[in-house]
Amino acid sequence: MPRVKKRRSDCPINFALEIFGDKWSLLVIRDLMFMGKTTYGEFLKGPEGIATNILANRLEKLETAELIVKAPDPDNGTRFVYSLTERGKDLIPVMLEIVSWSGKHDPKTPTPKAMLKQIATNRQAVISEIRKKLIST
Amino acid sequence: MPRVKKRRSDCPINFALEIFGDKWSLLVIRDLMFMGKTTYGEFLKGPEGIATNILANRLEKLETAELIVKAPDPDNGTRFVYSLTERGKDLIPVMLEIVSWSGKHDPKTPTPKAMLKQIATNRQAVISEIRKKLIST
DNA sequence: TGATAATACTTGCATAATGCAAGTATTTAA
DNA sequence: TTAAATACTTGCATTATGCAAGTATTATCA
Repeated sequence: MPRVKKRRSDCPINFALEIFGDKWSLLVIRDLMFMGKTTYGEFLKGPEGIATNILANRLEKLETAELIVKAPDPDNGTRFVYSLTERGKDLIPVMLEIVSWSGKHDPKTPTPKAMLKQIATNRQAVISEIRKKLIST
Repeated sequence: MPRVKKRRSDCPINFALEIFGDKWSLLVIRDLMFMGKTTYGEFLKGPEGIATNILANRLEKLETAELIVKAPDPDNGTRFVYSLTERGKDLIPVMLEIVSWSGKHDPKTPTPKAMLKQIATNRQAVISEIRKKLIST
């Protein structure tokens, strides 16, 4: 029996969708990328209220896709620390474009105008800045 | 009874996910944006094989979100023509970043290296070019 | 050393989303 | 007036998601 699901197509949009094309995966990426969250418990506390089984499932899928890695927390044996891989960090531009789009089209966006302007006019600097802040893995 | 689903949060990533955070919506956007497709039948023929009910549902959702508009085909009374709104076209940068990411991380990507380089080094020109080719709505 | 807490899950079951095959509605063309 | 073209809708099976409760492992504290 084939243990890996056959991909629907080789289209690059589809490739991405098969990895993070759902309502939750990018929220975990967001928490790692922008919110400084690194643990299961922290992801769980997010405002969207992800269910525990869904979170566990997404963490596993994202790890399988090598967007994140899991490691024991050296300071706390009951805990694991998740972090973005290089592949995961390479999603920074995608995430920023989404933030820009929502910033433009959601009247209730909490993103400050100044930040949106920064992203628009200083893309590379913003990307580098975010990358720099992420611990290396 | 509330007829609109309450949003999970005001986070810009979440805002976007609630609109196109599924396995199909961005494929319809892709078809409109890059493939020159405009009709139900054309979307249906895509390599991923979307089901007819799912396609109908997504077209409706995307129209409700004002990413696309539906209009009768002036040349063929049995047909409707879908097109991207300005809001939909504003997803070009998001889509291009996804194409770039997949181009870098999918060994089987069909995107030519030259195109990936164009997107990376000539972003604005590529975006303008794609926008120009899309019929106005 | 044994009990409690902290953390990260897993499980069972209900509801919702998706997938598949077939059917319907409207307009056009013969 | 029938048939074709196009865009759906419907019914039902399968899969994904949501919710509440339970388990497993390590740490802490009496």
